[in-house]
Amino acid sequence: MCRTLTALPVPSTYHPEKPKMFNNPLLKIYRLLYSHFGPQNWWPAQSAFEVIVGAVLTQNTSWRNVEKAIENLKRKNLLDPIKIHKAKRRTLLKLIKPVGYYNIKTERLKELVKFIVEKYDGDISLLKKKAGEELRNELLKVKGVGKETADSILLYALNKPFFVVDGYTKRMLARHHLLPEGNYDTIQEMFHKSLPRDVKIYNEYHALIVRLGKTYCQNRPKCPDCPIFHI
DNA sequence: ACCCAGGTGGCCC
DNA sequence: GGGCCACATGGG
Repeated sequence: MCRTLTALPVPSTYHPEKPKMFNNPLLKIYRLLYSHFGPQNWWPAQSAFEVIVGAVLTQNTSWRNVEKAIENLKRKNLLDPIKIHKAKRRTLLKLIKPVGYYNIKTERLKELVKFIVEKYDGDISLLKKKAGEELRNELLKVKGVGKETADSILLYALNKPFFVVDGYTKRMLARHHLLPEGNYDTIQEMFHKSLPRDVKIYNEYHALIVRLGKTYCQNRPKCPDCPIFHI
């Protein structure tokens, strides 16, 4: 396990010899996970807008169920900001039913596409041009878009370097005594300070943490066969 | 029959 | 600011 520590997508602009990069457990964990699992190829979607829709639908919901809902929307040719904006709520509700919470998620989807259509003319490429911090604040004002959903959209739909913190992340950190006091922002900051500000790395790292959480340690605080047991 | 899933907002203190 | 709660389908 974890021998190929050099064959990693760490850009040349990154200087691990900097003093603050010594004793960097988050970087170490990333290398172990990447060595163990390899690239995860996230986010599974054919367009940026599909990522955005998926980010809302997957809230506290298994990805398997989200796939069904996305497939239903595609089948009705509705995977488009303008079309969802115009669509009737009961039409959307019926199609996204497999994800659960379909009443609130219909509302959340409507709110988000309303934001995209009214502020950005329904044009995702305009979203990509916006500065990350500014856009993050705008997204957080949309009802139903919390920090994790906002960061998922920024990172996986718009390729902006914002680390996504989720339940798996907190659990992993807690089990290795790395969970800081404080909220989402504190944890995200820790990742931002420990890693190069790089979309590719944030993309892989979050996906790897989810993979780890799904694969190992579901019911045990610690398991010796976990790829990051020794850190 | 439980428990969990790629969270969030509302309410209360 | 944190602690609870509802929201709901599908799979183990």
